[in-house]
Amino acid sequence: MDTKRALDAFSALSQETRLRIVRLLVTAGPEGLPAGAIGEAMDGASSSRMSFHLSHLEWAGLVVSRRKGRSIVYSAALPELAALVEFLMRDCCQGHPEVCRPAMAALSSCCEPLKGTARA
Amino acid sequence: MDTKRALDAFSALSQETRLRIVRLLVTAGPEGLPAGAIGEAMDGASSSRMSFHLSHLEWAGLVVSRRKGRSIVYSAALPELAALVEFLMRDCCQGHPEVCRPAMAALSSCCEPLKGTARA
DNA sequence: AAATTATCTCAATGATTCTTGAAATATTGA
DNA sequence: TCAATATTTCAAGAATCATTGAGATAATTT
Repeated sequence: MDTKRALDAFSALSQETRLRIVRLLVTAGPEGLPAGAIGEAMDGASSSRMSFHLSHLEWAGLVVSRRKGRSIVYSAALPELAALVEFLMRDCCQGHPEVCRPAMAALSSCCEPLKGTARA
Repeated sequence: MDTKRALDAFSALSQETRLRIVRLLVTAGPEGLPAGAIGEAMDGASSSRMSFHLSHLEWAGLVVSRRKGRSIVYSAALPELAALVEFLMRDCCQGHPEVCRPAMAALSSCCEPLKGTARA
């Protein structure tokens, strides 16, 4: 992750429809959702609007797409999101690990612990 | 964290100078840095430009400021950054915890493990 | 092959945002 | 109080971005 890619990612996430799409796909998991279903979830946004935002998200690397029949199925690019988090929070403590621990606790509540018994 | 606050935060992070400021302050730790020092680190950006971006970041909740003598010292708002990460990644797995584990590993390399022996 | 479904592309419009430079405010030291 | 330092405020101009609607492309069904 370099600064330019991070800027593209944050810019993509700074628009309401796109942020909602990413969060929808994050919860949808690896199976993803077809563009039409995503559009319906966005209060019935027009197809050109959805295409614009989905293309923008894919260009920014935050989602990936594959064709399935006549639909195009989108899913979240979790490794890219993880890299973005890491870019933003790298070296966040500088001798004060307690101050950035809440961010880690947040992810612990989402993911399983990496190993052993770690828990928020 | 609600959608509007998250949008304000991502929008603030989607500008190069502001992203660099946040990352500088994240690594600087709780002591923070005076506005002038931050400006020098930004290739000597003009004071009005620094003020614009620092105000924007503070309005977005990503940094906090305090006056110290004639300087104003800024520092990263780690709990807000943590809340942003959590908002973005909430419910990221839906039965597939392995796909979002990289994000957690990223934070583990920054923070100390929450408890015990968890490690990336 | 024609009709249908699903999505994308393009151009124009309106809205938002960043930078610059000048002037104002706040704090400190002589 | 006067001068110097540190930062903020304001207005104007340039650049970027989102939405809309019409039309194009792609895959499927009859």
